[in-house]
Amino acid sequence: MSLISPIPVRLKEARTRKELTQQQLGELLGLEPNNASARMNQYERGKHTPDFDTLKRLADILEVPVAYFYCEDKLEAAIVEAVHRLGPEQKLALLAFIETLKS
Amino acid sequence: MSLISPIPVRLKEARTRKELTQQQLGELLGLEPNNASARMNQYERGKHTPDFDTLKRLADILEVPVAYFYCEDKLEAAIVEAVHRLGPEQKLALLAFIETLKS
DNA sequence: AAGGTATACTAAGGATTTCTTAGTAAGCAA
DNA sequence: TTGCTTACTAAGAAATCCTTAGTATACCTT
Repeated sequence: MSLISPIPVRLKEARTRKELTQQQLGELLGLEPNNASARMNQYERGKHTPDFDTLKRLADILEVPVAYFYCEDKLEAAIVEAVHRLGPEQKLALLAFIETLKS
Repeated sequence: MSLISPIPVRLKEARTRKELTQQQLGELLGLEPNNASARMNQYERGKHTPDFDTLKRLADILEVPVAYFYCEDKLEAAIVEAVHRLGPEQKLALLAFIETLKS
């Protein structure tokens, strides 16, 4: 991996917002208390990448969509997070609004 | 991995829209012509998961953001894609609009 | 200062996953 | 049928992650 993923930055952002330690988040994930801290730290430092299953459970605990972890810019991350809390009709309204912005 | 990721569905969606074969997309990625088809098929069938570097290059070729591959619902995928084409001021305007939708 | 605790972080090898190789299968056109 | 295209797959080699066993730093408390 020559390019680094946005996961480390987004993960730290969402974890600290919830005021959780790496150890605590790892245990909420269901990791062994023995290695919860080590694994979470490896993810947050970009040493290793969590698989989709792990990412999905992290997203649920941190109340963000999985796509949030892959947003490369902060503004886009904020939008993806906000969109995720909308219902289907609101999402349709949003798509219509974006069309008006394009011109 | 017990839960399957949205990557296979999103990848096929974006590839067919560009009217590319798995072989062609693999070669555009810079894979060896020998195994371009095999690897792209493994990604698209969910047999294996591409790393971030690969996902980023795929995103650039297919003109979608990396986050698009992780959108679990079609409407969210469409929004993420549309948002990616906006400039910074437009993104700010969009965030403001989402605030008005919440009530 | 010394000892204890909390949090973040890391090396290294065993465990697991991906990538490469070498193909098969299905559809279609000549 | 034959040839060509596209999609797809098994299996071993190669790369990555997970577990273990710690270290480092900061901050209390005595």
